Amino acid sequence: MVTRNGTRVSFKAQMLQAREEAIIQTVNHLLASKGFEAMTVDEVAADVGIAKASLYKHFPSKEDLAAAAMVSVMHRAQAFLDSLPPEAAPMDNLRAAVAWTMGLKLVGEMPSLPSQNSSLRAALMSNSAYMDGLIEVSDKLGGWIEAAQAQDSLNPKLPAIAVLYTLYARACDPVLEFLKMSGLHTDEEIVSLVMITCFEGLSARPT
Amino acid sequence: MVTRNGTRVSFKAQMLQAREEAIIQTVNHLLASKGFEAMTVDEVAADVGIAKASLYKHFPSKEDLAAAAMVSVMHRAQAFLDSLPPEAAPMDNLRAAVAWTMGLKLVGEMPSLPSQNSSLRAALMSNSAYMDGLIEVSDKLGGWIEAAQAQDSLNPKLPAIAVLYTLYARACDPVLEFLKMSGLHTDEEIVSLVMITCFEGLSARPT
DNA sequence: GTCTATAGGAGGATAGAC
DNA sequence: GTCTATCCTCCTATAGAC
Repeated sequence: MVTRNGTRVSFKAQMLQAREEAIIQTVNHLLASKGFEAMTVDEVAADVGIAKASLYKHFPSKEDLAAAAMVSVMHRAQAFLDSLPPEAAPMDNLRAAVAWTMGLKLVGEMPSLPSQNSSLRAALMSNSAYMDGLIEVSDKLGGWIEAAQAQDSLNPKLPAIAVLYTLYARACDPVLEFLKMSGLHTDEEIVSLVMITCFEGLSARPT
Repeated sequence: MVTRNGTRVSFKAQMLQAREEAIIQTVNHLLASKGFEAMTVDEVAADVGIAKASLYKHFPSKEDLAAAAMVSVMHRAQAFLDSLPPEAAPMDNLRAAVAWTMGLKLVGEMPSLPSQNSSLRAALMSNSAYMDGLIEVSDKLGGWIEAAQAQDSLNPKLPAIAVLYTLYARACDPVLEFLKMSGLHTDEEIVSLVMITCFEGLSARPT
């Protein structure tokens, strides 16, 4: 709807977008802390500070709510990967990607998507914004993986797809939470430990 | 209740135990395939072939049902670890433990316990059979970890607790499922790939 | 101990006023 | 677009007969 006062419309649109971003951030934290199934829409509404019915004016279902949060994180991931210097060593970029994921987990902003079959998975698979992001991220990581294997900094015997899955799996690695719960290490130490076990493995390496 | 016919009581007790084991096995598979939240008691009853109310005569709640399955798996794990030769190299025992876990996952018998807070976690924490098993397994693995580090076959710079958590995390590693879904590898190859990434890491090692 | 039938409650989604 | 109040489905758990 166009009115004579364009500013007013723009302002309203901004308010709307700001509210939706607040909703997405709340959903993001809830998804990270308790997961999709345990998160209730009542809870989201309470945390955002609006009525449940108002939520449903913005997002048609709980799945769409969660999908919006997942897309938001996916876009942040894409932005981070795009910010990495193109001339950097592919192995360094892969390490940076894992470290970024760990950082997101430590601040409670990495939504844990259910690896088991769930209504959320179906919603994500038919969400083109999410799938496009996922494919772009996978292509970028896949390129670095093959480049790193070509220059023998990444184990060339591993299928690239297995490496990719292993990297993705860091996003739902429970080791981080366990180590944080133990309270024995700083966040930096935890990231370092997970990075070492991921890239160097558990076995001792000849010095 | 003691009757004159001891055989009859024993037979009834055996039937009871057999039924409970059937229930536990069903719960085990359901926990592995869909997780605690998604599993419904109706479903369990239907798969076992008895009425839901009968289930509740055996187990007082859904949490107890799942806990019984978890205890069962824990006992199988203890039995496997006990079967390993005491004179074997500690590193070999650790590898065997991880391989055993992978095998259980591949046949769909590794229940996925929610890493997030859930009513099941509380039930398990106050289940002494489960906790005792967990502590005994952790002690055994912990001993092997320290021994392997002492003889420099396991990276001595890693805290033992971080290694232990990393091993436990293999039980809910989604890489296995992803690789299996891709259909590109046999079960043996998948186990091999996960073992390599776990113990050798992603980085290339000098030959 | 097994069944059928149902209570009880949580949670996703909607109606309708403003 | 926001609210209050409500619907409706699903699921855990139990009552009560046999």
